[in-house]
Amino acid sequence: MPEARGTKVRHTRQAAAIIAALSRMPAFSGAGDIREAVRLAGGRVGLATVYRHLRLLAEQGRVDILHGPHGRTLYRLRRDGFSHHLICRVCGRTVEVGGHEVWEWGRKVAFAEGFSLARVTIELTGVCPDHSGGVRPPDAMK
Amino acid sequence: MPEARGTKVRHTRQAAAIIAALSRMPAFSGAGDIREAVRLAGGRVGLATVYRHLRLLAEQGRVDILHGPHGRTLYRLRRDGFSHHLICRVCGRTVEVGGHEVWEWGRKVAFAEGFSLARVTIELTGVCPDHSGGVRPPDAMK
DNA sequence: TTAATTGCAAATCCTTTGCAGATTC
DNA sequence: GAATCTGCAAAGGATTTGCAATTAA
Repeated sequence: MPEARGTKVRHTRQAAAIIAALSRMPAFSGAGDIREAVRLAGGRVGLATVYRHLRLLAEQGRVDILHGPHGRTLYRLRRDGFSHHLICRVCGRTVEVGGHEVWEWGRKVAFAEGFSLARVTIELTGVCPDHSGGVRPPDAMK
Repeated sequence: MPEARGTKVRHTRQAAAIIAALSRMPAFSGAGDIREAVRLAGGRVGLATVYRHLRLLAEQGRVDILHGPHGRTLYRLRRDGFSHHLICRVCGRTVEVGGHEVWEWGRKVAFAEGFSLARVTIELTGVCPDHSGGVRPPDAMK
């Protein structure tokens, strides 16, 4: 298993397929979806293998992780720069937004508490234009 | 069960105990911890009941939810104002930080995409002063 | 009384692990 | 050939649900 590092890393068909699938998926996706993407591309991978590689990629900082509702963990290949996301609570549509200013803010705040800053995770939840006509959650305008 | 609204709401010992426990817990806590807090206070609640009330409170906007690692969902009574948290990745210590500036930033960004903004969730992950001498994660200084 | 709420246990879902067999170097 | 992967199935852990018993109003 691609777990403990400090050992040789082999180049396997599965690892390549998983990374290829990730590179074709612009949004954060769950392990099951990634496995499905590999299948659609004509490949085959066990779910356990998908998880093992995702964990490895995360440890290497090659993918970003997002904890979603219902205990789901979502993954996406890491991109350059800072980017956070704006999620529509009605349809789930996700839009990437920049975050330089927030990173600066975060660093200032962390330093004020004596912390070093490693990562900033932001989720902006709202309602997208396509659904703002529908039912609005109680705190939408708060 | 306190599920479907549109029916009478009863004032039960369990509901009161859960809210009382939450009010004594300053940090985000999991359902199990909340149940334990009720026990320590001399009460008794089934885990399912804790979950049912937490969901209800969340729907009413009376508690804030945070999705943690390992599929855990954490809850905390909603507080006034904006506040986000700074978490030490070594010891888990959490410090609340203000967020007015970020809220403004978020609203600006959301509006630019045509979204209404309902909530901003921010996690600043770093290493607290008590542990900055120890092993530093690879991306800590990034 | 009677409709809402509870608690238990069973059922789900996502993720991790154990292990024998398949693979890469 | 030998150490590293894979895949399957079983294990784990969190949350939800079915349902009979309990309780507030």
